[in-house]
Amino acid sequence: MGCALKNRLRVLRAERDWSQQELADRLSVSRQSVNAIETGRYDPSLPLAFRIADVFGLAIEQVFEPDRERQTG
Amino acid sequence: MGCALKNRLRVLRAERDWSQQELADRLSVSRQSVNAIETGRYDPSLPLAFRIADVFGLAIEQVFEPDRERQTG
DNA sequence: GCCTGGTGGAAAGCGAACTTGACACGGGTC
DNA sequence: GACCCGTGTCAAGTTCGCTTTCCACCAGGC
Repeated sequence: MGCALKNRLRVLRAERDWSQQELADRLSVSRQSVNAIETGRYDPSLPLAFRIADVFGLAIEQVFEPDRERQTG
Repeated sequence: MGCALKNRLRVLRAERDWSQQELADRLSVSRQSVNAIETGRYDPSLPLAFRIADVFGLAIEQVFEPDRERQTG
């Protein structure tokens, strides 16, 4: 697994009562991508991270945060 | 070209008088990666974007910004 | 003129991000 | 039981991030 970041996607999505499909549509990505990011299979690209922060009306740092448990340095 | 974001890497690096190699070393990536990002060949990954913001002591939004010229929205 | 060192740039390969398509599970409606 | 919705996961394919490798430019020593 290659995820270096933790994210609050699932919580933020639940707060707005959006399905994965609804969020995916707002982000212009596939539902599988949203699912994969939520379940920690990979981190989004930076452009997608900007879109994610945008649809939630937050800063990127408020959605994603470095997971120091995983950073080997 | 697929860059959806503009970045201020070159300016920020110049302000600190760092070479591409110096910055690459601080980021734990190759010098070519720094060069490619600076010259707009691609956007960094989100984890790398966090590191970049960190070494400059800035928020991601202060280093990268959506390039609305390219976003067909 | 020639070699060396330090900077910036570009092509090829590998793995990760993202896509479409399919299948499985649980809950609600009929 | 059959159908729809939301979710989780796998397979296969394409594009992009990053590394490795190689090239060009400029300055200094001999």
